[in-house]
Amino acid sequence: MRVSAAGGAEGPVDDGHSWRKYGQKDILGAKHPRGYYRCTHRNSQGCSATKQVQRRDDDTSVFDVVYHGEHTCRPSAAAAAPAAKRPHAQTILQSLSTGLTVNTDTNILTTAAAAAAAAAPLTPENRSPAVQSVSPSLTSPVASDSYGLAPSPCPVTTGYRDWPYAVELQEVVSALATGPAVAEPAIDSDFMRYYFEFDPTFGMDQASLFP
DNA sequence: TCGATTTGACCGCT
DNA sequence: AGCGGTCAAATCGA
Repeated sequence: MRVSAAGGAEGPVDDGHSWRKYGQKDILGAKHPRGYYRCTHRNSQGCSATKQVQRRDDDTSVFDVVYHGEHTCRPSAAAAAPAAKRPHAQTILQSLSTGLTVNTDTNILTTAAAAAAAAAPLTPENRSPAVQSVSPSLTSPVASDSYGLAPSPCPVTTGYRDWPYAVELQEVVSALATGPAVAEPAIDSDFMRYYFEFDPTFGMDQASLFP
């Protein structure tokens, strides 16, 4: 799956897992090199998750992050901050709702609010504006089977199953979908499954979402 | 001192 | 041959 996250000059925001960089390559046709990361617990816990991070050509403040594999490790206590310490999703939504954009050409849903949850600042100081520049986007299912992943009803969920901030994402999306398109505000624990159970018209009309 | 990053080499695939 | 991905020695830094 792919996540776009703007993180300013520092790079993409922490996604709740600890990563170790193992390579960097200049990619043909890309202005910026691609960084290769694997889970820090690859050896200790046999976690096979990897990710690729590449700064976008058009918007240098945005990084494309491609996750491969699945985390089998337990996120560290430090990486996964206690929920009580994180700002409520509604608060994030309120300040960042204007960041929601939908790219109907590529089927990419970008929501700054979800990103805010992902960034989950631990302190009020870095809550903004750094958080406001964050924006993960979620693509339609990609060819995850080419990476030897176990078959899944919703392949795109793979990278997020153990995401520490999945709950926040869920909250945010619930908050975003306040229209009649959503009948069930409370949904199962799998954010992506929820996302794909949306009314197909959701997110296709940005103006109606944010008049 | 030890884990993380950097960076050129290396490898498999097309 | 060229490209994307990974390895690993050198280097960095807390």
